[in-house]
Amino acid sequence: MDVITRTEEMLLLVVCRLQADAFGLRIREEVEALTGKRYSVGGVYVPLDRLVKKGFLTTEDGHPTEERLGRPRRRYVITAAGVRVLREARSMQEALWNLLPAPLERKLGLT
Amino acid sequence: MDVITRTEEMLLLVVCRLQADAFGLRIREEVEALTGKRYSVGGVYVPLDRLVKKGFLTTEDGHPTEERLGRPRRRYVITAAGVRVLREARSMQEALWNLLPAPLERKLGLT
DNA sequence: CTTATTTTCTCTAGATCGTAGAGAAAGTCG
DNA sequence: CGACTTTCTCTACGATCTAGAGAAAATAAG
Repeated sequence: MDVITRTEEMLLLVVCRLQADAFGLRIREEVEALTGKRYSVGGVYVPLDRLVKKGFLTTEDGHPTEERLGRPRRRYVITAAGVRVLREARSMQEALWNLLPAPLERKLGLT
Repeated sequence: MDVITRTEEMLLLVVCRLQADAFGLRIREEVEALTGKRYSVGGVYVPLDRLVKKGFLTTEDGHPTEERLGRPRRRYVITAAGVRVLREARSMQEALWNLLPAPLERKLGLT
């Protein structure tokens, strides 16, 4: 049972959401919008490529037929293992928060 | 907006739950039960003490009147800042998963 | 064809966080 | 006091995150 980090979970989910648009710099925009935090270029590619190495993402080179300026894009696509680990992360998260009995949760002003 | 890591979130929640029993080795038991993973002694104390340094936890020395063998226990207690950051972590988590439109979520077999 | 321009990605060094366990510390018991 | 028990301190190493300079790969211009 190998739970991923928060960053990894976020990147996997953003890749799922963006689908055909899931390439590095677009992913960065999404992540910045989501967190309200600035991310450097490496701040996205380094963890993304780690996810590839771990088998949770794969890549496809963009078609040069796109009639677009600049270097071709590299799309990230989630794998079956990636989906599996996302499910695990989510159920882990739920188990975590279910630790707290409801009265305590209210007392702390969580919920 | 300074989001904590998964380990930090887990430790804060376990401390909340254990209340008067929230000392190092007991926390370790709880974390092992929760994750099904083995944790070394340092594997709990290092992140716990980091949380203290960040102001999300404080400590209280255990009473020696406890009539118990061995070195006194050090209790961890969550601070107001700790509760705040837990709330942030949770709402961040929800925002993350709300990225996925429901049809896509079903298609991937998440939920 | 060669050079400029645009867009995206690669690389790697430093900071932060997680993992691991040996041994010190602080009590009680004999 | 010395042995025993329980809990904590310390620190080194590996993994992950952060940051940005510059390379790469395409099209556009001369």
